[in-house]
Amino acid sequence: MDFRQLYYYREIIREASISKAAEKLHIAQPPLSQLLKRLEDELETTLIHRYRQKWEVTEAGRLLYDYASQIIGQSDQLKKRIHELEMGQGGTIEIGVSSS
Amino acid sequence: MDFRQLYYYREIIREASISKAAEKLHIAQPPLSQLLKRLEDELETTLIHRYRQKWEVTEAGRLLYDYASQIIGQSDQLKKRIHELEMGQGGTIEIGVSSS
DNA sequence: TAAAAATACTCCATAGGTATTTTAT
DNA sequence: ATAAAATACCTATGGAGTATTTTTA
Repeated sequence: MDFRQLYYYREIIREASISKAAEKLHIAQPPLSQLLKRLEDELETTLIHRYRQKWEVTEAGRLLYDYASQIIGQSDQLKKRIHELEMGQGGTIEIGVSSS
Repeated sequence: MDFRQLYYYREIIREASISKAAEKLHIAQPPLSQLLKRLEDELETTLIHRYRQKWEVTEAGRLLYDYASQIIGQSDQLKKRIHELEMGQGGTIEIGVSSS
């Protein structure tokens, strides 16, 4: 699992389509199909039902989407914070995760 | 920036040494030096002062370490949660980030 | 039957390797 | 003098491409 996968996966869910996501991401459709497949293999789960039934995101798929959004948001924030440091600005940020 | 980079970077900081980190990660030292350099290039910052002065983590370096730990922790949690789903167990988790 | 996804390849970028030099203690 | 880090170069895995064949709506 890496950022690229999360980023691409998030787009697939948002567009509810591999083809449309590929277009938005400016890559071809086949690599994106492969990425989704590899992601499912790695996580040993089904993220999206798309064979012999309606295109539907599974519970695991929804969970991954939430985490992906979270993680991508944090990495964006990190880049922003480092950039601010370079610019000589202060400012503080709290990062935290609570689980139950 | 990707998970591999964050994971390797975290080990460099923890070991306070590229060589020792490389050993722990079971990879050679040169690729790890290159990874650190690329990370600094990508983020356009210095993470560790290591030329003509004491080996010292910069403010940006510390920030990256904190985020890296955070993000790696979240991805571990994600895998755990998905695995639990597969096992048919319930359970809930809260994920959240607060910034100021 | 048209559009979306999967499969089958091809190519190239880069992660990681070895050998070596440079720097710092 | 010795250990750590940087530099140079090589190789091989996998990310992304094109062409094509299933699918399903």
